[in-house]
Amino acid sequence: MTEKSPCCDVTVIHEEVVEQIRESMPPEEELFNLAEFFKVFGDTTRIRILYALFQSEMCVCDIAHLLGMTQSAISHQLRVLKSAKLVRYRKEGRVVYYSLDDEHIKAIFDQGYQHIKEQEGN
Amino acid sequence: MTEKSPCCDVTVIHEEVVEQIRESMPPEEELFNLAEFFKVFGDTTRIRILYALFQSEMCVCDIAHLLGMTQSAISHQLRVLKSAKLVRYRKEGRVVYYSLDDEHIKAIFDQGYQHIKEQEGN
DNA sequence: TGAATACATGAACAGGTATTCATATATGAA
DNA sequence: TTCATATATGAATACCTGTTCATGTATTCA
Repeated sequence: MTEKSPCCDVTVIHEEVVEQIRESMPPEEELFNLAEFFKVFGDTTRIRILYALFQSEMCVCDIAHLLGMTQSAISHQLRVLKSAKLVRYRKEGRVVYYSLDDEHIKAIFDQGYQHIKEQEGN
Repeated sequence: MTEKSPCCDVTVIHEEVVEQIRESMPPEEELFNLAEFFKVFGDTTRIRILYALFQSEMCVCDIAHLLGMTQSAISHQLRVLKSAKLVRYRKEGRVVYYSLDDEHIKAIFDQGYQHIKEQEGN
C-alpha cells in the first residue's frame, strides 16, 4: 500500500483516501482567498477596531484615541479593513466616519469570540 | 467638543462616544486571544490542512502528499494547529493520525467560506 | 541489534507585516 | 489666500512567520 509520491519525495500510506480528498478540495484560489480573509481578523489592532465599530460608527481620530494609538497606525489598518471590504466610510467635511460594511462580519467575530470564551477554562 | 487626548497627541472629536465605547470594550487579553485564534486560520497551508481533515483523519505523510509539500513543513503547521487546539492526534505505531478537535471549527470555516463565495461576484 | 521509516524540531533564511516618521492632500475657517 | 486640522500615504525599520535543511526521536522489522 505504501508508495512513493511523484512529487517532493514523500511516502503515501493511504493512496485511495488521499486521491479521494484531492478531488473534493476546492480550487486553490478559493482556499487562498479564505486564508486572506481570516488574516484580516488576525491582528489585535484590527480586531479592536472592528469591535469598536460594532458599537458605533467612528472617525479616525476617535478610534486612535480610544485605542491609544497614532492616527497614522489606525489609518493604515483602516485601509486594510477597507480593501477587505469589512468597513465602509463616509466623509463629512474633513472628518471621515468608518462603519461596518457587512453585518455578516459580526457573526464571524462572535463565533470566534464564543469559541475562545469556551476554551478559557482549559 | 474637540479636545486633545491625554495620550499620544490625538484629537478627540466625540469624547462621549469614545468613553462609552471604551467601557464596553472587552479586556485587552480577550481581544488579543481572539486575534491569535483567527491568525491560525490566516494561512493557506493551514486552511488546506483543515479542509482535508474535515473530510477524514489523516497521517502526516498523506497530508504532505496531498498538498505537495514536505513532511517537515506540514509537521510544523500541525504543531501550530495542535497548540491552538484545532486538531488532535492519535499514534498507531510510527504513524500519527490527525483529526479535528472540535466540530465548532467547521462552522467558523464555513461561515468564512460562505462570505468569500458571496463576495466573489464583486 | 541494526536498518528503515514516520514524525518532530531547532536553526537559518526569506518574505511579509505593523508601526513610526515625515510629508502630502483636502477641507474648513479666518 | 493663508492657516489649522483631519486623514492618507510612502519609506524605513523592527518584528513575525513559513519553509527548508539538517538532524533527532521513536517505532517496526529483519
